[in-house]
Amino acid sequence: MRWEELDQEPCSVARALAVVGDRWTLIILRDCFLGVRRFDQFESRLGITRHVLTDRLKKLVENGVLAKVPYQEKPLREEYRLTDKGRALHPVIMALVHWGNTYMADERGAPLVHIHKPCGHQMHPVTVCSHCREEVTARDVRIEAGPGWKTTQTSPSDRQSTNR
Amino acid sequence: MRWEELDQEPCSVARALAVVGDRWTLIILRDCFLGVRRFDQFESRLGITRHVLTDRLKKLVENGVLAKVPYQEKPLREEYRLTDKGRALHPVIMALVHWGNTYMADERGAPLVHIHKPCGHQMHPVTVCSHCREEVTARDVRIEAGPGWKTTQTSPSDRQSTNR
DNA sequence: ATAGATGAGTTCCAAAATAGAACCTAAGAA
DNA sequence: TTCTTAGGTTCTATTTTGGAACTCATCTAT
Repeated sequence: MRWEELDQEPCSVARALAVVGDRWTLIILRDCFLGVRRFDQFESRLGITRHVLTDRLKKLVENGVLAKVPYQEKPLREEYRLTDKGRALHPVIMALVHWGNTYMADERGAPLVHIHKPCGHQMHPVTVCSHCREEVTARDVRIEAGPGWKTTQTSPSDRQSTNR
Repeated sequence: MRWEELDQEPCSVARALAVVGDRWTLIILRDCFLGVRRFDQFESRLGITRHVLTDRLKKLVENGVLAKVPYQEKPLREEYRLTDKGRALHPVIMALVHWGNTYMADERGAPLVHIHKPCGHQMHPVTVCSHCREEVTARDVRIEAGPGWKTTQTSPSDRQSTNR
């Protein structure tokens, strides 16, 4: 399968990854959440080549994750800002930061910490059920085919009981 | 910067992505959470080439995300199972599924839905603060340098106010 | 007026990664 | 004896990256 065909897949992970799933895109988005907006800031912070950065930013704009907003004219200069769709990726980034902090930190501890402004405390993200508000673990969740699952292929519940 | 140097970065996202951030790895992990364990199952479900699948599985094992467990001898056959470290990526996958369901679904609706077994309801993941248990949005969170941040570079709070 | 500097790219080539197919090996089945 | 299965490895052709240099319009300093 070619990467570009991935967004045809009837799986939300595949579709999401078709947009954000390559080597650089999530790091670019991390920087967006840190307030970075301009081409040369991304370039100098990331150590990414200009060619690839151009391409990734363009794709993020095409997919509505970032928007190009002019911040001056003569000459026209534009910066990249998160859209609502882009900001909705924040839980993904937070979850990655937390996982990295937990499992990939060196002896000095976490390089980045999250502060929850409303309560003022250092925090890490906790995932809870939207219905009962109980904390969710991998074993508590069953994945089922939803309305958008193609009927021409095996449903996920046709397979073994999910996880473990 | 080469991809392999990324795990040296003092950023948990970068370190996390050094392990799970390439085109195929998160899709492999999605299948792990669906109960897939064997080489040929991954291959036929994913449309990935065997060469790349071998490489990704090996890296996931090296990084302690998956473990090779023999399920028969003569001939030796091994399957790949999530470790605790791997299962800890579940919030990342759930967040990606939810984002994909919300923003990338077609007119028929979500291809995958989550059921929270303890309460029995369809759910989506909600991220709350580990301290006050209030729901967290991107604007509620400030990112600060933690103990593991290298002092030789600019701290994230030296920059503009985070997000927005 | 001329010579940089800035911001945001584009172009070019070499190196690395990927897709697709064929081949390998050990054991068991027909 | 040949076929099938599980889990790879090897090969070549195509894509994607990395790295460096070039472009272009506008400011700024000399």
